[in-house]
Amino acid sequence: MSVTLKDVAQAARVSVSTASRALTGTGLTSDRTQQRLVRIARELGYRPNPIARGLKTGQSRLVALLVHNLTNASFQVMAEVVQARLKALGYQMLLCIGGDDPQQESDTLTTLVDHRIDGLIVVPTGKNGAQLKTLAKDVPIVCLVRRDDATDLETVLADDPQGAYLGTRHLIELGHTRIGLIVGRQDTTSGRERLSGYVRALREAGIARDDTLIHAGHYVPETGASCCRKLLDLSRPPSAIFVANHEATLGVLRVTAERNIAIPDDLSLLCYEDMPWFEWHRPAISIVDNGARDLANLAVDRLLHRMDAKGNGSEGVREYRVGARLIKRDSCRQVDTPAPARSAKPKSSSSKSSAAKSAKA
Amino acid sequence: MSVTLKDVAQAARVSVSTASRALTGTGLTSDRTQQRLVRIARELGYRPNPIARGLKTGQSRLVALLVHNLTNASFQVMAEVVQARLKALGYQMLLCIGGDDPQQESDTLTTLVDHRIDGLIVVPTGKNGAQLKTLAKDVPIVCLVRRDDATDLETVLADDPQGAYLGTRHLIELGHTRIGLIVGRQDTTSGRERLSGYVRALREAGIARDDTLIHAGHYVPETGASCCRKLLDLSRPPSAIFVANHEATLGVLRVTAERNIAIPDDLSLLCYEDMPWFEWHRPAISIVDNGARDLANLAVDRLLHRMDAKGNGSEGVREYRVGARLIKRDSCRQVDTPAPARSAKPKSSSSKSSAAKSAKA
DNA sequence: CTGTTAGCGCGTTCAT
DNA sequence: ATGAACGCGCTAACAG
Repeated sequence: MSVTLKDVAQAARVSVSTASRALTGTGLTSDRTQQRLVRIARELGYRPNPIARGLKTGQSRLVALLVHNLTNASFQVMAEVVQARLKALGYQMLLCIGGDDPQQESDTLTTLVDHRIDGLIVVPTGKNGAQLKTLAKDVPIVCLVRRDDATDLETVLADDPQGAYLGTRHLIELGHTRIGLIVGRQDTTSGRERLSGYVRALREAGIARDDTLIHAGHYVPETGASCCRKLLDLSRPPSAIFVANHEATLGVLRVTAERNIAIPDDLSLLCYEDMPWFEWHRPAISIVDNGARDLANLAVDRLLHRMDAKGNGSEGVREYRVGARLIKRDSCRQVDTPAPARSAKPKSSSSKSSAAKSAKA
Repeated sequence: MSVTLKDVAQAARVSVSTASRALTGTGLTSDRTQQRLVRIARELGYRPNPIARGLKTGQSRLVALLVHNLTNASFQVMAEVVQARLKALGYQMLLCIGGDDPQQESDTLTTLVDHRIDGLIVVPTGKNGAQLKTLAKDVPIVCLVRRDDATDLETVLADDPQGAYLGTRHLIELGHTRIGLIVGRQDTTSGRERLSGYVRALREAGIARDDTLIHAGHYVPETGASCCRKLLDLSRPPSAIFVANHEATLGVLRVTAERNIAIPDDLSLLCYEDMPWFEWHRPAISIVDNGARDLANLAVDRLLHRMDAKGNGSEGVREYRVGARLIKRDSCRQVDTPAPARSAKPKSSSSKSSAAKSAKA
């Protein structure tokens, strides 16, 4: 069916071992036979069998990427980046979808090590720390986007505290003082950190934290919808909403559409993580970009590093941050600051703001 | 490091082969030892090594899915479906991204067979027919969404002729007579078929085909933008645009936004293939659904079938169609038919319906 | 029903 | 520098 090393050896009238050495380039062969074998192998269309090689070497040229889903735009670009990077190095990517479900994650992990993957980039649920820790002894692992607190694995994180801070500050600078926050579950790294960034920006601006403006929930559109409704139903609703829970964005958009709320005229909207259509949407949606591409690239870098330095356990930096950045588009507008209510906390009753036309640039 | 079959055999005081038979369940062992071995294996935490097994059996429990990208929403759901289905059967999905690039596709294909994949579902570029044909001798292959005309591989297609027909007819029924079409490359199955469906609907309605209204192009947003501009710049621009090139949709939306064209008031818009945000968009975008989920499921079914019936070459049906369906939302509106310019086939002249407010249901 | 033997394709000792 | 022999972990022939 397919030509084996033996075939090449026979054609070249050498032993399999010489053929092996010549083709793997261990340098223990004369240049002449080396080149001859390479040529013959190519002529015969020889392709080394990764299975057989793997059985011997314990490697598979397979690297796994385990993410929660493919709907999340960040995971999409990460998958594409990882696949491209790895392919260039002769690895095949094994993309797995864990659904943010601990059980599924656990199952997948065992399957993966069964297949003797050479490396793993994982967005952990956080519930399988023990298992991950064990696996890490056998195979290089890099955590991405989320940290698993039960482990001390090398981790590549977005700079969520900064991102949320930047976004919130942006809204504050536009004059908003009541800023709704819809954020992810507080048992996840990003959920907590984005909240903290939001709080910090508020505190710096001397704005009192109002917990009725803060909603945390699961990573689904429905979260966005229900939280958004709650915010809008407040006696004093926010003038801006910061949707720092990526998947909740759709729900928020639905509710604002349902209620005929004009963005940004009636409500400013800032989202976290880009989606391809955000910039084509009308109005184009301003975002805090988490740098998915950079995150993936860095994760690959770190993984390759650990795969090279095989055997090395723990040493040096174990956590990296990829900076976030604010991308202003058209979904946030300047509002009248009724009065520089900065002193202690005597907000001036924001009577009413006639019409601050959308300041587009 | 990990416990092998030998370890289990020793612990049970039997030979490796007995252990193998007992655990693989070939039934050639006494029930007693069978169960005993299963128990011992579990106690020891034995996990069979797929690499070693693969070397022997020539199988890998790996099934590849090769798509063009992950941005296309259809490919996303296909990937998720395929992964879920396969995992349930003990296979691992090897997701590969070919970028609709023949060279990349070719490279990936060879890598995949190197890894001795047990099956392949591929969205072919159409330029590697010969290679696919060769590979098909070694591994079951099912083509998805696109046909590779150079092969006679089993193929699961969307019913694009019907989908395009349904969509076009919908617009016609709403009173549109000048319907712009932005469609995919004519060297692809779907590109051609969608055009044909559009043409058929027009013909049935007795509307003359106007080639200035028809644009075909590559699967990128830019295509949508430039084609959309051309359509709008026509002396007699269309009252509706059917974007039957999925990835071009974003470009169309941008242009309409740039030009401040209200949808559906100024222009009706119908798109092909759903995206998660279409229904949250404002207005919610009507679409022709290609049934990505069904397509993927059927492809998996067919692949599994061929993987079971190993050795069987060609027999029976080789092409399947998954029906398309129209999903009406809010981006298409009824228009006044200015005058029954219908001579040829005098359908009932529905002279005018002054203001048929967007028929929302 | 079980144990022995052989070999999948390759890398890596040993010798030479 | 090269060849012979061994074994990775497992399954599938063959005997018994």
